[in-house]
Amino acid sequence: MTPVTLKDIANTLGISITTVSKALKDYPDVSKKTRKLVRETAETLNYKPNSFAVNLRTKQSKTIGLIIPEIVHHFFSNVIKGIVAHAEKKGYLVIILQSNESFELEKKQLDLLMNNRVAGILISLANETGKFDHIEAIIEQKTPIVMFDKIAKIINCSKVVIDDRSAAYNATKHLIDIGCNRIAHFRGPLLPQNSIDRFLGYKKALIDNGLQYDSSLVYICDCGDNSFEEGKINARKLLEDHNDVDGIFINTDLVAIGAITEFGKLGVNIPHDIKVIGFSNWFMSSVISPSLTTIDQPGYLMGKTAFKQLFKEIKKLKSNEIVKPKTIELDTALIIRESTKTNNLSEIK
Amino acid sequence: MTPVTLKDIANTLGISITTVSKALKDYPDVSKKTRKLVRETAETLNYKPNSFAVNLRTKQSKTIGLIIPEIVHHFFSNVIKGIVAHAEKKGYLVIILQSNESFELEKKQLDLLMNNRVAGILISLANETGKFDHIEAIIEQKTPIVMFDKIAKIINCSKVVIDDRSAAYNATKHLIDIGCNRIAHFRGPLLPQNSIDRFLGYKKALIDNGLQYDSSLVYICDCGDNSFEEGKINARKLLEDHNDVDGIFINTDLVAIGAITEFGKLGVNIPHDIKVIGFSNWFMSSVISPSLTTIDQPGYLMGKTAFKQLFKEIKKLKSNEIVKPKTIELDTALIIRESTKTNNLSEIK
DNA sequence: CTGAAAGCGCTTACAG
DNA sequence: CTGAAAGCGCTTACAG
Repeated sequence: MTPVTLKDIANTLGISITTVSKALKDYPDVSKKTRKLVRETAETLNYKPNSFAVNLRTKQSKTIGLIIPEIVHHFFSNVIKGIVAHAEKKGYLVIILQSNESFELEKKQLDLLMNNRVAGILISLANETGKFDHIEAIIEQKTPIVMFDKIAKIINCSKVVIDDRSAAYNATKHLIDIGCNRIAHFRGPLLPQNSIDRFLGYKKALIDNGLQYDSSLVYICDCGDNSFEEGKINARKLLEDHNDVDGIFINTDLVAIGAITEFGKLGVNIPHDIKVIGFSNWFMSSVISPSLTTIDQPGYLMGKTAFKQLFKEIKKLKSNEIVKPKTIELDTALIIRESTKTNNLSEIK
Repeated sequence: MTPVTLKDIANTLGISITTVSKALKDYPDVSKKTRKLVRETAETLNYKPNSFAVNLRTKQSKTIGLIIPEIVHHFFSNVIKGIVAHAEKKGYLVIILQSNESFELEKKQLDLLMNNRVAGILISLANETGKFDHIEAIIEQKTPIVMFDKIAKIINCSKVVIDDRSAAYNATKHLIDIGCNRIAHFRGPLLPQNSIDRFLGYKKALIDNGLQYDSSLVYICDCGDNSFEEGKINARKLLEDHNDVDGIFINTDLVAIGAITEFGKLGVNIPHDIKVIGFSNWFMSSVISPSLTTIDQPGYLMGKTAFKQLFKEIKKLKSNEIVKPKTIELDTALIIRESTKTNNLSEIK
């Protein structure tokens, strides 16, 4: 009934616990015969090492922590999937916490993970996070941490990102190429680096291509739970404020889908009246009508890459090697769909 | 640099480790003065109990395991969110594993969780799972386990479900009520209880309402990674096999969305030619065109309820109370949208 | 090649 | 009210 321990194996074989332990770990200083015997007995008795004892003794566990702003989210759930799958391959388990875009929760959760002495941490920052002392504290305590997607530039740790600025540039450039010359932007919140970068990419594309940057064409979204609603609200506002807009670059697909839905209700024809491009390539974007042109962001790959980097750092830490933070940039792709289609070839520059 | 231990607090105060431990746990046999002193010192030194030691000593951890068929999934990701949020409130962490609908993986992962001595397990079975020895084994080892959504009837543990049969009955009945009398069904795989129940509900609704059950109108979907594609494929097959179908009840929204997409391509007008109803109420279903009538399935609530039940069982186990398995049924709701709209009032029975 | 011993950091029954 | 001691189940430096 009670779990089998090393002692049980030692007793049934009449040898010492030490030898049993060594035999199971294939120490070379145990005779082949003993090793075999121990293995077999362990098998028969269905021995499973007590991870609590192993962790206490070795001062490390094979568990990592993951803090993510939102689980019900096409991009982030793909990241989670990538992390969990690759962690499992390396024998690591993943504890998942959701910050709900809250700075306070994020801090608490980081504490929770540290108190549970995870081997490493993967994090995508909350929208609210503008101070980074809590992250610095992790680094000082020598726990490996890798940031992905929503990162803080000034923190000296490994990061897995896309080039948000140039992706946004390309998105905006696409609108310009198909003839838009009054392009609005629904941007993300003020703090996250990726919404800043996407905004800057948008702005640069306008300027580089001889269009005027007009700050009144930039609308802010929180991109929290109500992204879809925000898309609708901003779409309505935009129509009230500006009747000359012919293109919009939107910070994230869910907001874009809200906007397209609202435009549909208001009788605005997408793409004829206004061309819309989103960001992230949610599955949904390919099945709505009109389907949404967007920037594909590799969620699964980002999760996989972030875990692999963390794994390397955990191993290096164990062997006392120096860890040099690394920033890995993944590729994005422009996915052209109906929301930016143009039938009028003369419209194209 | 190294973490603060009870010993460190004891040393700085010149008292015993025993007293420190007791003081921190508010044992009544420690003087108020000592208790206060210890608390303050712990605070100052930033003491965090070593969870490995606590776990080893108390033989239990505050971590539970969750095995889910698919993370990138509107319904399941809502379940995860509900579980994680409520676990955190009770001080529990959640290890998440994804079975990918594979029986072998599910078995391995259950082992992994048991070897990590989680306090309890939440599981939704893989489509492939038809034998349940691995679940029985958990129950024999007295680890609390709660199944949700995809459950096994014959296993004697707590379950959180919806009434799939009557929900499917209602869905089919809705099609009948609006005038369909040749109704197809895209069912889920053969093994999962919920796809069996949904099929049975469909069949019963037909028979109860004087329609003939025709097995050639039932198409099977795997409902794995390619659900959307399966919807497309089966939609095409259906049109080839039967040109008289006027309604379809589809096992899950993603498949239904695939079908609607394909029908659109093939020039079949939904809802005019064929009325379609899905199951689960994915967010996507409300934004596609035509929007999809479906059965709302409360994912977040299911996660919350499953965790709460597990939590109760963990507590009971600790205090040696008897745990009586309980099946909790959550409500569903019919959400009527465009895919079953009828303009012709005379069509309604 | 084998094993006695120390120790990881806690908790708790027991003695005083 | 306080504390010495045992022990949870491992790992590993060390002795033989």
